[in-house]
Amino acid sequence: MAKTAMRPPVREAIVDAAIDALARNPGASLSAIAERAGVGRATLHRHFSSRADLLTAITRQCMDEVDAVVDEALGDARSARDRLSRMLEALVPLGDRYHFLASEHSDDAGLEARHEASLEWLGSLVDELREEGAIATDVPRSWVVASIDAQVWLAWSQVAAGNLARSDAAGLALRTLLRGMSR
Amino acid sequence: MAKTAMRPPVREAIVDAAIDALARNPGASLSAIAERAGVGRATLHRHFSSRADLLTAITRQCMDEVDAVVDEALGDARSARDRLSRMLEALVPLGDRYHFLASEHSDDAGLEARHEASLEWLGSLVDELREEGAIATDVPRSWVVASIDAQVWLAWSQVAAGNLARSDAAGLALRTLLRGMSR
DNA sequence: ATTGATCGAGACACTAATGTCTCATATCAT
DNA sequence: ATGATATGAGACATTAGTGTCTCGATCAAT
Repeated sequence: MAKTAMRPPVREAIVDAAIDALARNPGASLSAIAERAGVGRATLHRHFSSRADLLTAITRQCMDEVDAVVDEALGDARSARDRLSRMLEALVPLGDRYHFLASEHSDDAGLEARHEASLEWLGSLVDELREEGAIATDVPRSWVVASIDAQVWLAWSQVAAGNLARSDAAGLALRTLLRGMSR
Repeated sequence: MAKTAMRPPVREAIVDAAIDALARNPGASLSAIAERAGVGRATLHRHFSSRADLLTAITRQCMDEVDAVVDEALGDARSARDRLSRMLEALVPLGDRYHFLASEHSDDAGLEARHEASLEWLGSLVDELREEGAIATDVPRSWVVASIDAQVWLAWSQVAAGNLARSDAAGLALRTLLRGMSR
């Protein structure tokens, strides 16, 4: 009972464990997820009726976290370049969650639409970067969008692998992106 | 019987189908792979006794192809920058195979060692790029190596998604890499 | 202390994937 | 034509994952 000092919200523990496990192995079993969450498999099923249910819950959770963190980071950004920078700083620590969204296509129509909207938002950010002259005009929009995706995951995974200091990751990703796409 | 004009090497068809299927979905079933190869599931098992057997065969095949293609491309390259360029040109069309190697860690000790050797070779290429002044000295070696990995897959997947012309892919990846890592 | 809610453990049935086997058929060399 | 070889179809057992259920224990609030 030493660890019941703070009531652990079981549901969140499961979601966290699932994100963690699925980021590393998309085929992770529910048993493995429950175990990682320190919870019985039955308890997992009490909170999420099926695997699909868990998946959509996770997807929604990740979207909420990403949106909240990005919105907060974008508060007082003036330039598009600034927005990219702040976005990366905010997003790289959420790399596993972000990657989950990028790799998992939900069957829920609402979440799918939300994901499309996020990609479109990213696309418009790319357009603004171009207008500012921060990136070249002859690089396809989809290439830049995909590169941002890739850099967020790359930076996070390098940190997770111990190859990169957490504090350097976002800066390195930003630098790689801006220079890589420079005119 | 109209299509039996050329004897199809069944084994290669299975390997190709498996690489194709597993690049898109690492959890693809053997049934799905056999079907994609246009082959009965029993035939697959005649050539590969188990899933693990198929996996190692595929890994070996991918390594052979990648090595052969890279060796051939590197023939008359003078600078490290030249080698990177030629390597990308050669590797991007093999993006699915290359990505398979990067994402799948074989249980076979020999293949694992071979993979490590490839990564080490890539690392030494990065060192030479630095000596030539092609890339910055303050970017971690592991970051560059991981970025090359990521760019090859990114370029291939963008081509596969129809967002990018096959002929532009390697050039775009090279440009993104060299500028992204520039001093 | 009692009540009510939540949990862990485990039994159970169901499904999909895997690996083995058999048999009829098709292909190819001779 | 004939025989050796490889294939496709499918039956079969085994296994792992999934989803449902029950039971006893735990914990919090009263």
